[in-house]
Parts: sequence; structure tokens; C-alpha cells
Amino acid sequence: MRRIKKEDLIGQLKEKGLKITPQRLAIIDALVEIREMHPGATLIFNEARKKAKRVSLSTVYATLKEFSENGLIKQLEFDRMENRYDGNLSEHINLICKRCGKIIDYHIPATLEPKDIPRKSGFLVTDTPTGIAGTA
Amino acid sequence: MRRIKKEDLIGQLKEKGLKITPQRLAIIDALVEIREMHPGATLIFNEARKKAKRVSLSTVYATLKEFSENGLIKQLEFDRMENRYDGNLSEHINLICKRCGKIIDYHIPATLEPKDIPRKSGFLVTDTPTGIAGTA
DNA sequence: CTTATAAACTGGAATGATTCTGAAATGAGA
DNA sequence: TCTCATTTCAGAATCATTCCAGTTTATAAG
Repeated sequence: MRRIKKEDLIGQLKEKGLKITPQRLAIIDALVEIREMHPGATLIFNEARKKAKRVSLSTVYATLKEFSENGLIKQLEFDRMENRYDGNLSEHINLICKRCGKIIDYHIPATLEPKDIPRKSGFLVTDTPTGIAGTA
Repeated sequence: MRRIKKEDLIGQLKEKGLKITPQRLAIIDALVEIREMHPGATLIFNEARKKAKRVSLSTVYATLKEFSENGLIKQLEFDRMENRYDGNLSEHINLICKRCGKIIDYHIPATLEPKDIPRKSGFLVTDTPTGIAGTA
């Protein structure tokens, strides 16, 4: 699984003409370090605060939104729970439990047909890279 | 990817009648060494300072401007806006379990019509990584 | 080797735009 | 209704860059 790299994110910030601030660096650090899961804004906020004292929750939200709008990270939105943010833009599917909130990056063998997914996993598609408009 | 050569730059300085100063040499060194990234003025400044103690940020700005005005370096080294990270958004679906909490990365076969996924799999599409929010 | 002088350098201040903050508002779920 | 995640907003702070005035320096001419 590919991991996000700090330099990559910073480089993309520059390319997009976004400014590099201590807050953004702290958030990037948090994203890089909390790699074992799909962190929500609150967790990122807490982690970022360890890096830079002056980070507000509003900024975390705004920054994550900014980042995902610019393709630096992926924002995973769900009906009934806190948003999660995914720094891993490689080929994978995010599965999220609506009940307990756990998120897993899972790689399915190429032989598995999409139509078999519901039967085998009972999961719900919440994100696709091919441009499908979202649906409730 | 084009490479910058130190001797080239120095030679061009002479041709253009520009003076060869320690600061400019330091900046050239910095440019040569960090050419794999998209260095901003600040990064070049920091790098140049390692070479020559006496370099100011003002000088870095002025020098970079001077250099690009004289064609020594291409402007794209500093302010190109296009994304150099191609292929970040790969073909995959994010799946979320509504019941048990598992997450699955599913690689979409070329034959599968994205908009058929919800119907065929029983999954729900709520987001796309192309920057178009598809969230319901 | 000097000297003259235009070019280059410096630190700080100015600039315009972006970003941050904290509190209050919103909105959906329990 | 209560709670919690998220958004909004206006003013404050910060960022990247340029500008400026005074000082230093590279280099060509003597």
C-alpha cells in the first residue's frame, strides 16, 4: 500500500498555489503519522495540536476540505458518522462499518466480481473514482 | 525531465554580462541540487544558505527573477501550476459495510459500468475522488 | 595593483492576498 | 430536546513577494 509522503503533499501545495503555513504542516504531519487508520477531523486536530500549538478545529476542517478539493487527500463522507480522510490515493477500497465506525483498506483479488461484493461482504459503495454522482 | 547544469548557468551569466557573485553561485548550487522538486523561493533560500552564509531572501527573489528573465532557468521551475503527480486517482471503489464494519478496496474491472455498480452490487455510491463531490 | 562605478546585496518595511481563529449557527441523529 | 460534527463569519494574523535606501562588491580600465 502506498503511503502519502510529506514532501509530496507540500509539493502539491506549492503547485496549486496554496500557502504553506505552520498549521498546514502540522496537519500534514498528522496525516502522515496517523497512517494506520482513516482519521477523522477530531483525531487529526488532536494530533496536529501536538505539532503546532496554534491550530484551531475550524482550520482543520477548512484545511482538510481544501486538501481534498485539490486532490491531496480523499474525503470520505458518510451518512451517519464523522467524516474520514484518506491519504492513500492508490488502488484500494475503503470499507467502513456504519455501526462501529471501523475503516479498513482492503484489496480484493481481481477475480472477485462486483456483483459478488454485497453477498460476500454486505458492504455499501460510498466512493468511486470514475465520476459517479453520489447517491443517498 | 530537463536537468540544470551548473557550468551552463555560470557560462550564461558571463554571456549576459551578469556578475558572478557568491550569492548567485550559492543559488545555482541550490537549484542544481534540489531540481527534482518544485522549489519555492524559501526552499532555495534555505538551501543556498548552506552554501554561502551571506544570502538574503531578497536576493534570492531578485536573483530568481533575474535568472528567469534572462532565460537561465525556466519559469516552470518555480510557478508552474500543473500537477506533476499523474495517476494518483486510480480505478477503485470504496466500500463501506453498513452492518459489520469492514472496509474493502475493490478494483473496478474495465467491463463494469460504474453507474451499474449500485444496482449490481447493492452498494451505494456517495463520493468520487475526482474532486466532484458526489455525496448525498 | 588600484580605483571607479555600475551592479548587486542586505535588512526591514510595505503590500496584497490568503489563512487562521473563536464563537456562534446549522443540521442531523439519538 | 440534547449532542456532536461541521460550517459560517468577520476580524486578526500570517505568508509570499516586492520595494526601498543605504552599503558592499565584482570587474574593467588605468
